[in-house]
Amino acid sequence: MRTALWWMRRDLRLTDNQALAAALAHADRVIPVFVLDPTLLNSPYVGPKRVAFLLGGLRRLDEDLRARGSRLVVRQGNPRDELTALLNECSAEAIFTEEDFTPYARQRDGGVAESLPLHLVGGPIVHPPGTVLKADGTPYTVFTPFRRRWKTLPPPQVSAILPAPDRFPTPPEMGSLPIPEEPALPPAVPFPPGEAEAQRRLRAFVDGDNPPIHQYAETRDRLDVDGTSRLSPYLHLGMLSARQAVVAALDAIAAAPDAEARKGAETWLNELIWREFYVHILYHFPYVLQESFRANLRAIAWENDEEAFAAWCEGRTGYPVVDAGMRQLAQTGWMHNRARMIVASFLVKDLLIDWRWGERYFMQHLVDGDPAANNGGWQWTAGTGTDAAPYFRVFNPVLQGKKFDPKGAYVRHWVPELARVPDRFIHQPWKMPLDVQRSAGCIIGQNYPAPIVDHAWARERALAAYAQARKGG
DNA sequence: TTTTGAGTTGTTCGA
DNA sequence: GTCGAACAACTCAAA
Repeated sequence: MRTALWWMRRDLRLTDNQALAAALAHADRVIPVFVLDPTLLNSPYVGPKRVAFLLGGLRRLDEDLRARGSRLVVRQGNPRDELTALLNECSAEAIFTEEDFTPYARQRDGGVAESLPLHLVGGPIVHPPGTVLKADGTPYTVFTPFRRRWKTLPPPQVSAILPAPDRFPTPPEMGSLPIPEEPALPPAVPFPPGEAEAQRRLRAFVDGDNPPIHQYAETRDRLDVDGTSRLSPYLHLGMLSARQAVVAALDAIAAAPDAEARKGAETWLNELIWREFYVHILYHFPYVLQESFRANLRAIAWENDEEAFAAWCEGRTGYPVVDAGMRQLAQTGWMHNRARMIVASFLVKDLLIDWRWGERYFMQHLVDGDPAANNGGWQWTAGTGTDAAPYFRVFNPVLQGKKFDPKGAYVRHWVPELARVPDRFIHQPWKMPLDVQRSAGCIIGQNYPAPIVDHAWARERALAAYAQARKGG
């Protein structure tokens, strides 16, 4: 009898799991394994919301496995040691796992592969690093040509999507730690873990007569509209395969009834390709986790004011759309992408705080927190990254609010002390005359803070600081 | 090697 | 209110 370990990390699903399929093809007995890795779980870049999502995902997966005559084997510790022990316990001859391209994952897997029969199969993106390269064999650092090249590669086919196996041949015999209890969470976290929920969300987003993906090009930017798929946490932990998401996007493009629908589906596919782009960037330029991608912007004279940072974290900057975004993040573990750009621009440009502070805070709170995508997004906003925002692009939080939350519904929801502020003041409540403040039940400086910085002044300060850094660098 | 066109997501100013 | 131009200079990708 041949035995194989199926080692999961960021692929908590049975559907379209290439590592699982390879293990089942190889062996008569497949042991599903998850190793709780203290290095990851205790990292300052991980917080309780994402941990809870992970543990809940393990619980769902264990249920799904038990329904198929197997179960999850959980261990805790250094993966190499735990896998070595497991391999001996069940005399397995191979370990199948999905590849992961972060610097830590590569180092970890390299160490495992030195002494154990590790097989890397499939991965968290459709086209892995090394397969999307310029003619001279070097990686792209600009998105648009990357995307063009990406699209010339053979697209995944519906027929390639692997169904979840019906049965596991033989259950594991060895012991397992219990799955730890999830940390307590704010009641508003809207992400039930598990692949069933991921599949439901994908279908709700792309199926039916007039699915959200058809309007995505327009609605994705609206803070006050549920226009996005909200699939990012599921993609991050592989409760949904990237391949299945891309197939769904390509299907939606092919079947689009009109130009708007096609544009919506194209736009969503683009977002998936962005996700792949940043995985490639982190793979080829791992130093971006520590440093600016661009060497000429490493010398910005950050203010790094601790109090201003705390105000930003807690959503009390006095700029409603910024505070709404930060409170949405703290309460739900997710933030609308438009809001992510607005709050990031505010931290980096208005407060002149090092983008790495914001990057870390996001990682601590985001259920979808992904090192590659999060770092890419922050470096883009800071203007320090590949294909970054031009230096002069400083978001104006008032204009962004008016444009993407015209009636202030998003702000009112997340910043309830502003609920009764009239529409025309909702994004600049400090301009309310005192009698309007009284009738709105919102006295500025008392019920809601005055702006902690003047935007016009801060914009000039940021432009000057960037110009200085470029000159010095 | 040289040249050329282009580069996610914006704001401000002046007409 | 709307519109177009300016905002630097640079780097990248490909012909």
